[in-house]
Amino acid sequence: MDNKLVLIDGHSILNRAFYGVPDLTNSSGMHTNAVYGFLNIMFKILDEEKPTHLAVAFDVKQPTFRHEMYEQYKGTRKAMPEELREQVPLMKEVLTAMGIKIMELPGYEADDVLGTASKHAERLGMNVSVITGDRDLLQLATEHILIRIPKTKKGTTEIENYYDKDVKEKYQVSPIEFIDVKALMGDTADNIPGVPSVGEKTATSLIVQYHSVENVYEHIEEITKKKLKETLVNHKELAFLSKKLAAIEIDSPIELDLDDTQILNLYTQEAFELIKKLEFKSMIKKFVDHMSEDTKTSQSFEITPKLIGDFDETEKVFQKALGAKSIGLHVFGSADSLSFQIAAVSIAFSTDEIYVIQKQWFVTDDYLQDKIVGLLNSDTEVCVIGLKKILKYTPNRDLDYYHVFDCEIAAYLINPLKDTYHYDDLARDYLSQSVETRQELTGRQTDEEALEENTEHFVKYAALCSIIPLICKDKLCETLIQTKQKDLFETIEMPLIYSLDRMEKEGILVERDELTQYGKTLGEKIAILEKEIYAEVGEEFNINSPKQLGEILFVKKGIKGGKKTKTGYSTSAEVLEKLAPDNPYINKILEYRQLTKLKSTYADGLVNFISEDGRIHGTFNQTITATGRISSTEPNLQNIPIRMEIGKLFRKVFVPKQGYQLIDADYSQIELRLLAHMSGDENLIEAYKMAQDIHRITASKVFDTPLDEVSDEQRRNAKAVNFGIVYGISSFGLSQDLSISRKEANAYIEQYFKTYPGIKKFLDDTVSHAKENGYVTTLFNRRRPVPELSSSNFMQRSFGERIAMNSPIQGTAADIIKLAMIHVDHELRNRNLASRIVLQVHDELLIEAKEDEIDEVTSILEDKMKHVMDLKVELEVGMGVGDNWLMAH
DNA sequence: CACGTCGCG
DNA sequence: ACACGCGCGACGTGA
Repeated sequence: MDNKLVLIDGHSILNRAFYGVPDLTNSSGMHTNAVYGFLNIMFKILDEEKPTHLAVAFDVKQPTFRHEMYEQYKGTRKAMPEELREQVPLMKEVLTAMGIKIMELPGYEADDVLGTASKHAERLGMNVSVITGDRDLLQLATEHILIRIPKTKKGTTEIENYYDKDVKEKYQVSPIEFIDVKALMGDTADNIPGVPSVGEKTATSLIVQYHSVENVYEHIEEITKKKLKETLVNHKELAFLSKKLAAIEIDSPIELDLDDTQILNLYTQEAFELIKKLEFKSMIKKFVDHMSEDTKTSQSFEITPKLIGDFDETEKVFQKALGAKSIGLHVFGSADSLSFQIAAVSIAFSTDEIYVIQKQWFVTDDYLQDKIVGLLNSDTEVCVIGLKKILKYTPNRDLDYYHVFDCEIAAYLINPLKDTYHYDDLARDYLSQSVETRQELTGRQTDEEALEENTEHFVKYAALCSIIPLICKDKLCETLIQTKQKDLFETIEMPLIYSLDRMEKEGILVERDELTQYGKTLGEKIAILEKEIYAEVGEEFNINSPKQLGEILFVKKGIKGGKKTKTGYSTSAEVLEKLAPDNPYINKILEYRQLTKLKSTYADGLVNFISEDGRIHGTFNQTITATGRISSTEPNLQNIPIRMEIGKLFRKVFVPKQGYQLIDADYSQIELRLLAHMSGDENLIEAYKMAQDIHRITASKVFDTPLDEVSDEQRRNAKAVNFGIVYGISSFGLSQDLSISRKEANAYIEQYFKTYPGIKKFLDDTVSHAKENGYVTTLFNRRRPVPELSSSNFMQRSFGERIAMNSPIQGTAADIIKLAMIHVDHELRNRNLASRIVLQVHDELLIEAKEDEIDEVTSILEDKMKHVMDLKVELEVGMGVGDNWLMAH
């Protein structure tokens, strides 16, 4: 049989997807999770089955025939949440765009349409799959009609499959008899009354014996249970009505022209545009991969970039740029800490005048670098996307913020939740234009390759990179002003780009040999542990595979206390530690974990990033985090071990160069201090004024114990509560942290709020402000939207509340250290000192300080970090000097 | 490519 | 009855 039809129960699957996929919204706030989940399920089925025909059935809004029949039983159907309702038309739009047949029949439910269509197709000799979340449809199963019920089990979708024999196996009755079981037992969700007090068990056994409702009544006298017999007799009418309700129609008058449902091209331009609008990243990729070259090209605004490389012409363009009010700029090529190579420079004056300048002949790297630096220092406003990348082409040139507008940074401030701010994102969000992405134009080619081999597309891509920032700038600027973030943009984020760039170029010196040696030592220890573990477990397996480890521990060894996680047993340290007392080798597994982590991530991992200058030049990203923090990648220098003895050693390989020392300066409890300031809570402020151990004071107040009698445990608990408050407290979270009951945790929290009533008020106010406005802000007006707050899902909403409580604090701390970094960086250079910032770790700065500058640098750090702004409590800075990072900290 | 795990603030 | 601490990035596994 060649033809295969897949039928999807539209509302049912959309509904499943809605509850199975966490709340997603695109940047314009449209809820998209159900559509996303639906498409995922659909693509999965299509991949798996490769059907020739496809259709989706929906109910029609108006009351249906079967509905009217049981009007009197209505009322149990739950109202559809608004977030889901708005996705229904969207879903249909997407399906239509993909050329997928939507079947709806006024007066009939989707069930009936599916029933009729599947039987019809079966008669024509097709195999049919019906995708639904509704078990009622099992009555349709036959040898050729497969009923498939996707289950979103903790994240992954598994599909239950039922042919007629499977129904019989699981429910003891045939699909046809399934209707009769349903009729007797009823179904509140489906408004089928059934016979009162007859449940699944009774109904099934009756039908197993008699095969149909009719036959049950023909043999009613044989029923021995008096009560049951009586009920059945009394509700005979109800039973037959229920059967009518339970039976799906298989001959509704739908016109099923199979040609309509044939799958042609799902990956249409129209669908692509929609998917882009919905911002389904993984599907955009799917589309790009599927769409053939000629259909890819979408309508975009007209540009006619000019490729030049002639020296005189190039010179003229740069001259003109220096005289222009605003230009768009982008630089292409490759750059690392050692050298750079420019392939081309793109300059936009207007949509009608864009130049792509190719490096060649007299237009050299050095020439272009000079010109770029000149522009960045000029009175011309230079609009770019991603300034820090451009600065990589200007090594050894000390630049500072002047007349530059980085659209990426602006767009990040406007909505920090997005994951990319490429030109196509900006065009879509701020110009409502759909432009071809880099992927579409040049694929995975490097700038050099694309320019060489794919010139026409490269020029277009390059032009977009300069024209889009130029024309986005006004809109972005306006939005920054509207959201009161212009100051933040100008005084913190833009200057910060230069400081981060300098820090990246500076890099940090790492002792390669030490690191390698440590890696070797770890390797030896790991090998020993590995053998010991195999011996004690009695089997060789991959200890690094949670799957295999879980299998060994919880199945083979039969240890109790397993479960958790969507894919199997949890083997997290938290779980394993609980098992350790009874199973000594568990400790070895934990140690093995720890050591392999250290070896792979830090020993082997870091060595790979050491450049020829012996230093690591990581990347500090400014547009990743939701709260305003900086993040660190390739490698991540913000998670070098410190807490555990064994890991600490890695800090020893971070060293100063000859004649220098490392100075480490970190804010002490900056978030809690900010909470004191922002909430204005008199008691917490007072506590800080005592300039004592804040956790001890809190313990003393919360547990009503004299300060010097506070026990270690009390202090520890108070500390945990302090942390918890900053994270957006929940009794559950705190109870986990302290291994106490939820009740006790709750008591702590209440006591805490009694002690610091201002904090409770502040947190409550913050959450209600967030619910009203949809976002929270920091002291510097940095903004974070919290779409989770409008979710109808309790968990999502609670998450939103914790975000609302935490983000202003974490974000303000981020603002402050960013400002401190800028000030320290400027001061060091203004005083012509040789010392430089080399790392930032959220509340900590690491400076490589020249030995004879140490005192001066220390006082600069202290001064600049403390006095970023006036707060109701002092900011305290802890400082240390040493000849490695561990000693300095 | 997603997931589990774990390193940091 | 039950979800659950906030913010990141890298690694190994396994589909």
